[in-house]
Amino acid sequence: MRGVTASIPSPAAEDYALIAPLLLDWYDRHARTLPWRIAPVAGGQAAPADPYRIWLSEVMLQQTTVAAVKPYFEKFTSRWPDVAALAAAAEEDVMAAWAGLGYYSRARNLVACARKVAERGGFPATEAQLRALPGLGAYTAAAVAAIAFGQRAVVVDANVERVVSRLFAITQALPASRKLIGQYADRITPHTRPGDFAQAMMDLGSGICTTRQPKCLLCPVANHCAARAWGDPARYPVKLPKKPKPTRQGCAYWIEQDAAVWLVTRQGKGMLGGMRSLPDDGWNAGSDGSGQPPVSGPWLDAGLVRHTFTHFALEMSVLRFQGSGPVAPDVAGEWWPIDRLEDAGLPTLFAKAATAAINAD
DNA sequence: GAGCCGTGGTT
DNA sequence: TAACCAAGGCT
Repeated sequence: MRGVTASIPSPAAEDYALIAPLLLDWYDRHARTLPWRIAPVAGGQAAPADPYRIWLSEVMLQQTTVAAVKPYFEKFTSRWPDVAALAAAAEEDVMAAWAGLGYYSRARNLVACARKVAERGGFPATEAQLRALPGLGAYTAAAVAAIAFGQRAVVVDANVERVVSRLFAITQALPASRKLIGQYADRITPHTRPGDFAQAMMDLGSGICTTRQPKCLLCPVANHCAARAWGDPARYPVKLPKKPKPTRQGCAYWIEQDAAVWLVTRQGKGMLGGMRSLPDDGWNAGSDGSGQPPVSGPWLDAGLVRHTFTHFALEMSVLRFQGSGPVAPDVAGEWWPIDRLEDAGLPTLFAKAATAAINAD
């Protein structure tokens, strides 16, 4: 195995050490104010980072924008102020509170992680121990170790991938370039203020070194950027073309009785697992047509809901039960009062479907 | 490595 | 507006 040094070309070694001080100085002047960042205390002494809040924010921020996370972070920290409170929560309450944020395995893992952490009396302080907790992969373990515990860890998210790809003009395409990006990120990560450095890189990627039209004139490390020196920094990081998404069709069923609607809870770890939803047909119509309605009709077509998931698009017809007399759906579920439907924690797809059903004639 | 897993904002 | 993409993890 060839050494790391031999696989990394040009920029002079002394240049690596210049990046962090410039970035930290910029961060001291331009850091975003975010709910999970430490507010300076009046006495001039910074409050210690709360690992619970750092962990919670990092999990919420996985593949999710800051703007989307903020209200959820406020809701969660108000309702469950510390890890012990979250560990004691009913899982279905946490799932419902997570509704709308997406990637629901995060919420399942959040509860599992909170319970393990509460059991051992607090968060572990090393990257390796954090990495062993459910829902903490390479990125989140490194981020929590650096930000909450001041450990030197190499924090690489999509922002860092973009910044590093440009700083060193990496021509290899993602995701194969991740190994090389990690090596460069390691070289520029300082031993002092590693948490601030990680957040500085992410703030830079979010606000300056953006995917399209990067603001190089405002960048504190523009003079060290190989992509800028060569022109056209926006061509980095190089990415492989994406596969097209198929479109699936399906139905959801709105069954209403006595001002309540029949909701099911989706089982397993798959799509929307653990979340309440309307009964549906499995969205395989057009391929095997296997889904059967939970009640025999008649049904009113309440409209078509279009929703795009990560790897497919869905066109889902909403069918509203039109029969009279007592109804007994043949799928497990619960009658949910329609005037409290917001509390059910429906994922966005089914929230759309509910709106369509309620508004239908 | 590659597929699966949500959603809303931006361009 | 359609496409792209975001503080990724798990299998």
